[in-house]
Amino acid sequence: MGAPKEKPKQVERILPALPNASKFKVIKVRFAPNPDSVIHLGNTRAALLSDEYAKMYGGSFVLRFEDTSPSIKPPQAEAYEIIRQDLKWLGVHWDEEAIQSDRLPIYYDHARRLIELGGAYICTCKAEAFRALVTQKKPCPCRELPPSEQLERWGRMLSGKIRRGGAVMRVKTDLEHPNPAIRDWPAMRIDTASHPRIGKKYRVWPLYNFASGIDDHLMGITHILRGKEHEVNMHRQKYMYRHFGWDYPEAIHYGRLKIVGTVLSKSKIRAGIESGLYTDWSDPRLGTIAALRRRGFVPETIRRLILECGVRPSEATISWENVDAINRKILDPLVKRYVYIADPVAFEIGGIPKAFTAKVALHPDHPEWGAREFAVSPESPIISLPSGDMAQLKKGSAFRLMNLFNVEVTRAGRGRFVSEDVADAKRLGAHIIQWMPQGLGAPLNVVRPDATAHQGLVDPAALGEAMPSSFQFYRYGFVRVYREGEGFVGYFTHG
RNA sequence: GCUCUGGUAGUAUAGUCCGGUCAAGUAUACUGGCCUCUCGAGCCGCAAGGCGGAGACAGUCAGUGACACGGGUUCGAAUCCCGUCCAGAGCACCA
Repeated sequence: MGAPKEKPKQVERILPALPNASKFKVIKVRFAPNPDSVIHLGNTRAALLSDEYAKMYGGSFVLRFEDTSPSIKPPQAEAYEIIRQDLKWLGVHWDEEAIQSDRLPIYYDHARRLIELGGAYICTCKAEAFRALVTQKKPCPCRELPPSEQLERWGRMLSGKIRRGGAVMRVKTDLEHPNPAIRDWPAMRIDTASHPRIGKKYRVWPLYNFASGIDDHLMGITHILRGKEHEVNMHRQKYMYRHFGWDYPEAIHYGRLKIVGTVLSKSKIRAGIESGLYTDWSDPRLGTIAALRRRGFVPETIRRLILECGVRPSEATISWENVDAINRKILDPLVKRYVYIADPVAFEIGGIPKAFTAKVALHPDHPEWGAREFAVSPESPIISLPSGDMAQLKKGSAFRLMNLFNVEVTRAGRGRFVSEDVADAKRLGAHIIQWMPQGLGAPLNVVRPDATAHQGLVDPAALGEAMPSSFQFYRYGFVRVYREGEGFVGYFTHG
């Protein structure tokens, strides 16, 4: 039968149950990127895991842009929409969206309340002076001032009477806490830089722990999934929650994700783009979603990969081998196969006894997709071969032209017909090489994962497909082809 | 240096909370068998078809390969305890 064999259903990886899930009527998760650049494989983890859990529990998903630092890691105006598009492409569904730079009044309101509760104070100490005190578990003089004085200082921060760097709001914690990084952490500071969305409307901005902590409570987040670099932030925020009398959400901190030989650092990516090392965010050497998409990885591959890594707190170093294997399995049955000759060289065959036609199937498992026919005859004996294969072939050695006949090399660029039987090729230990009649191929450059490119010739029928499209080029690998201006360009996905 | 986490095959992950069913499961990688498909000398057959040779992707079956080290508790430890080593995260008026 032509019907595909009954494949065993891909066993869906089951994520471990969320802690204390039954405590909540509805599970609510969030993904909170900083729109200072696009998202990459590492960032995707929080998004995909949260999405998966939301679906698993019939819960709700909040997308929250955390853009409260106008001067350090400044938000990029275009990043918001690119992130939305990347998430959509990944199949992440969100029910609510929020942008923190729209919520400053909410943070101001909670800052004032926290001061009134005696849970926070305005500190005018120099950063170094404060650090010196706090490492000795000593309070700074500002800490003991009464709330009325604190509110007065807060007002001066907002009105501009205190200059940038002159004061900061701190949340009171246990000064005896063994980890000095947790003691009386900063929650609000003055930042007068212009914000790409709202300009200079505000001069006082919340720090991460304040904005994120307030929002998680206000939005009713039940479970937070984030990297373990946020582990101490949880401990910091818990002090604030205690002041307000709130319960802290369940938090899961997973380890960092690395991928061998690929840059997954936003700051390095940005620096590389600015210096011209990388062309843009979708440079094939990068681990951004944009780059993976351009190279021809499918969203399902990314999701399976992230799910496979789960939520372990230890660092994981993924190898491309595994990523490629997942993607190959998905792509192989779906994409057409064509002949592509990388770095072609001409080769003339003598002694061809008659006209031959080689049939090359578009997919061996789908004969109904059809086949391509290539002709070689005594009258047109010149073909194109990949130079990489040609270089291996010395005078006197034999090889087989895929689906055609066997050839012996007589001298560089020339050979002669030997036989038609594939068994001969085997007996001679001859490689089977893909080829194309000279003059048939259309030029197609394929950008490799290291950003170098192969110049080559592709079966023009491939370029007649709807673009962009993924193919498997015989003996070359999977390539995603795009229309670019008047021509086409390919990106190598994997072998 | 200080504060936290962790260490299961080359890589990733399950098992660790509640010790035995874990001489450790899964995926990937590698090796071998089978097989679809493709190309196909020859053989059998009136024919349909069958046998047979070769090889790539996928499929399938089998094999290779790991509980960081040392001690302790226990009838029994990957799982509990202690120590050592190693790795990661944090120690910003970043997120």
